[in-house]
Amino acid sequence: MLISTQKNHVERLCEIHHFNTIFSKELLPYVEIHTFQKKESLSQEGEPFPYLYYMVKGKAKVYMTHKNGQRTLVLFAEAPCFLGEMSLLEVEPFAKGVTAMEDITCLALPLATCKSLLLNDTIFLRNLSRILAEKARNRSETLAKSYAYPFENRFAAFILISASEGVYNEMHTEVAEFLNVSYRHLLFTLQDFVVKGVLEKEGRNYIVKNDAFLKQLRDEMID
Amino acid sequence: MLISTQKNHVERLCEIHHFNTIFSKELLPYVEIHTFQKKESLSQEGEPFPYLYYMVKGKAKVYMTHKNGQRTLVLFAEAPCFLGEMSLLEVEPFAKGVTAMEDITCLALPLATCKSLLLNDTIFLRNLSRILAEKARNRSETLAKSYAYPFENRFAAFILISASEGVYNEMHTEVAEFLNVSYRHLLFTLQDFVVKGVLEKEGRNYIVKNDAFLKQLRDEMID
DNA sequence: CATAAAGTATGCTATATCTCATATTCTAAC
DNA sequence: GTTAGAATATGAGATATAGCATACTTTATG
Repeated sequence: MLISTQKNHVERLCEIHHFNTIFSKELLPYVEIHTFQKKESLSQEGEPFPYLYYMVKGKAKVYMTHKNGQRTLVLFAEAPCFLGEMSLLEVEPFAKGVTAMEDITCLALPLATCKSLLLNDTIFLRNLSRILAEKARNRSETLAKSYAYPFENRFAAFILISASEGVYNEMHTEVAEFLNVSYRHLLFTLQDFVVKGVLEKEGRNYIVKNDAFLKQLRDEMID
Repeated sequence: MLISTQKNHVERLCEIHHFNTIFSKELLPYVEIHTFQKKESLSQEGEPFPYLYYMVKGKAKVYMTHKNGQRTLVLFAEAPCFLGEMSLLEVEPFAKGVTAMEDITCLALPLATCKSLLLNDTIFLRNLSRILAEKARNRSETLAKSYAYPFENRFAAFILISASEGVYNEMHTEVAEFLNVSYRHLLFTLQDFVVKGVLEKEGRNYIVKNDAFLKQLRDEMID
């Protein structure tokens, strides 16, 4: 993890990503730039999260751990998006675990100095509301729709989103839980992809050989 | 539909439902009380919706119509909740169709006079954000979890929420679509409930005979 | 290093759910 | 009122997915 507060750097990035349409100007002086490398952790689970992040580049996995100690993949966060809104709004006191899937760049606002500014910034709050409203709408709609299709389709979509540089190597147990399918059936479908030449197994990894095939399965669902 | 702007009435209701924790005081003078009877329409689909409603009592069904003219049940709205946030935030320009399932009472803020007050009211925006955040979180979580259970469970939950005074009489075609299950399978499960004596068919209606049974099926899912 | 726990892998059976076919009401439009 | 289009109803066969058993690997832990 790398923090930059260089005025130059900060201002350029804020410009590019239209900071002023998302936050009021008063917040600009507090912005830091946090960058993370692939596989790095953005937050430790269970600990309070002292920033509001606006992720402008990259992709991350968000995890949650249950009472029994089991860890579950909760969602994929893709730029541009917020991270840490939940604890800012005090919907969830503790952070979920977040891991970078690719190199990530965030505009970071330290809550220590910005919390009350944020909670009184109508530009920000309007944006947040709009984003959350869209999320709530999309999320359940897409999820519901996707369940009308066989697992093959959902899995194809998942492989596309989680593979990086043509290589899929998620843990089967975790994915099965995330996609609400039995481990057995996931393996079965995976095998089927291999037989069809869509994926190729190489040690622990699966190489995507027929991208188009997966995309077609995904797009069938989306409308 | 009945509109009241009697100061008495408005103030009493606002007091009871903690208006001041949800909106700033400046909005108080604009509040109207709108009441609807069971089966009445709160909004015509496709038309702009000129109010923000805060529903303090009752339950409603929200519908959407697709390009092809098919109408779909989208969600159940239960007090306390907002109606019309989407068009306020301009996420969706036109209203969905909303039908009262029971008698409904709403605090209504006319957008003509209140729109910009609302969009600059940090108390309101904070609340809206929090509610939407919780919705986004819950919705997908519950939905996902529920799909891990057989249809019987989801259906039981649906019957409980949609029945009024112990009578279930939704259209099977519509429900099948809403619950993402085939019409055939829905009928099959319904029949099964009848055979088990949980429901009793009476003309077009189904009388709930064994509430506890349905509740148990529902609660199995919820955790 | 040894052992336990977790992940991977595969086969078989059971079941939830879908698809299609077909008949019978109901409802709305002319 | 007649007729077309929905909605209801039921049956039989197909398939997607779950469940269980079992074996082998990898990873963590003492």
